[in-house]
Amino acid sequence: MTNSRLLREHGLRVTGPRVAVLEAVALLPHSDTLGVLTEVRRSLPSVSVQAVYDVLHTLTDVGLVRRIEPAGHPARYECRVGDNHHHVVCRSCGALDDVDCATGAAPCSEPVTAHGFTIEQAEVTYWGLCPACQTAELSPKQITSDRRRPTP
Amino acid sequence: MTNSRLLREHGLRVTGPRVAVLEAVALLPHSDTLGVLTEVRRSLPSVSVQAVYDVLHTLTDVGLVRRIEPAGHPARYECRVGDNHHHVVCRSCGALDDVDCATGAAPCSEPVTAHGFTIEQAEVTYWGLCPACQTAELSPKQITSDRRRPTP
DNA sequence: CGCGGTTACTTGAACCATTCCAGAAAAGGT
DNA sequence: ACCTTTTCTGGAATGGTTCAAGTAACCGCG
Repeated sequence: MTNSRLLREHGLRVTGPRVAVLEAVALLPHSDTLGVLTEVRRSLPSVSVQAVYDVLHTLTDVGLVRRIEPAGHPARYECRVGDNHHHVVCRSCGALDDVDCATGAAPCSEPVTAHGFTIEQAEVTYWGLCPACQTAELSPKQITSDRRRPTP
Repeated sequence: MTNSRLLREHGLRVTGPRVAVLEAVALLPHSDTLGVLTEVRRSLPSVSVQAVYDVLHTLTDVGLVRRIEPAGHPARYECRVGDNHHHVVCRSCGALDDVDCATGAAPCSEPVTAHGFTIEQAEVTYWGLCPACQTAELSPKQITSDRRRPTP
């Protein structure tokens, strides 16, 4: 298994939960902790919630997975690391997808100093509407998973 | 008071807590809800926590204040709205400051579509170290408010 | 091939920012 | 000044995440 090698190369012990979490994040990109937990339990039914939290934290620390924390939503994880890509978040349903930097290779992550801060990385989050919620906004009759009040 | 006019112009009733919250956010930019609450109670000691949450929510909805939600930190508020500026967050202490877009006027908010999403706005967050934490990292002896374990 | 030390996982509980709820108070148009 | 609507208060609950203590597992070493 190549995931075992990945773990070892990053100085981590190879354990069942870690391998399973890596597989789950690869299989379901942009899923949250509960989603990872559910997927992990298909192969390891006895893993605890905290194990998944801990593993995801560890994998994030060593750079094997990347944590995405959109405002107002629980944290999500992806295994596409190393490249400088960003994310679109649907402001209605929270759906998330990858976006390559619009203005070229990596202008957004250009190191700039401001107010004495040393800047290590730039994170760009686009907010908008996913295809499904666009059609839902056009026909506001059927309100499915909308948390705003209907127009009177 | 010009804040009363601001509220009315945005279709909101003028109330003590609302005016006080507006003043507090103007006085202490980038402060979190508890900070706003503390400042508000200097003039209105009886305001409830929920009133401040509700007022900040309302003011954010009408665009009088802007909510900033850095990953891993409670929400913060500022009254600098309408211009397209971004933020630096210290990854060590969470200090926050304004940053004008590095690559020009508004290239980061250029409308782009990706995966069928309609993009309404772009949010750029720079992560780095504030001046205080830079010196703290250089002399790791004195660990003050660091949540990471000290090197063994 | 098995021992030992270190590291990870389990269980259970606590945390904190935020939200929900119902009732009391206040704002402002008529 | 009244009355309706909106907002504020007080108390409780929520949900994602983290803390703490004990048990189990990994893996280098002999």
